[in-house]
Amino acid sequence: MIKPTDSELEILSFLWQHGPSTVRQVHDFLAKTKDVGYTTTLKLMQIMQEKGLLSRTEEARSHIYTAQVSEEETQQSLLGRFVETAFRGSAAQLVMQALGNYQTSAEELDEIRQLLDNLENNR
Amino acid sequence: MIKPTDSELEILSFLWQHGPSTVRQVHDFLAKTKDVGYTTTLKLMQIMQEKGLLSRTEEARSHIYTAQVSEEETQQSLLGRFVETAFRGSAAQLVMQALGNYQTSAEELDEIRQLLDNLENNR
DNA sequence: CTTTTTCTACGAAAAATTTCGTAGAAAAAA
DNA sequence: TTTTTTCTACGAAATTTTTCGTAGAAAAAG
Repeated sequence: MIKPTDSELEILSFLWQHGPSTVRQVHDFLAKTKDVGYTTTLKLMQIMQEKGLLSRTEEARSHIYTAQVSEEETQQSLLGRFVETAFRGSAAQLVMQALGNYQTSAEELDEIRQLLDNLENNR
Repeated sequence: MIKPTDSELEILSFLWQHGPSTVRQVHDFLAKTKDVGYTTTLKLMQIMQEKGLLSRTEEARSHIYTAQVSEEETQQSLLGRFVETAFRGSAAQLVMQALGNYQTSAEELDEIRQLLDNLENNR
């Protein structure tokens, strides 16, 4: 699977969250936290389309772009690399750090606990 | 904190694991899985030194390089970005995926469970 | 209808990252 | 001692990623 660059990931992230969108919508969002020109976002999305990361409908004048890679698939792929390079392949180490340094709700903790139980049973 | 590039991270990873090393040592390791020239590794390490990611002793002819950023500090910083961009800020989501898709030993699972208990108590 | 705004396409510059060749010094091998 | 190997330094090419300006068409506003 192609590894999206950081900029591409920002765009994908928006599309996963908001569904198919125009360049304008994506750009307005990015521009809130980033000083970047409209045509830059446009170009990026065009390139992503060429790469197959996005598809688009050209029916309206404002094309509508849709993510062509799923969020989970991408997360999985990135996570794999990340665990390898940054955590020497130890997913457990990553999990510990993530839990230790982020605010996690009681519900989420329960959910994780349940997952642990399942893993232990299916061993 | 400066974000190391992927190549830089590979080098840091080696140094964290093996401690201060020469370019040769690093390169021999990288060359096992990657087709890259010696001077490329050398140059990368020189640049990393300029950036402050590595320091070096020039006493011997073969300089000895040492990581100047700690593994944990770097992991933490990378993890933060990663959670934001790839997991919409949800560390719990990341944890679930990591646990679900990696082989984790019973000991590790216990350790994680213990961490969960601590988190729940200090709420 | 005319002007202004909003789009896409596209090329190319700028910036960042990675790669390598060459030169020269030092060390090791022959 | 001569030859070969092993280093560093360094510049520059190659690649990848990001950025933007300009042109022209379509739509919206005046």
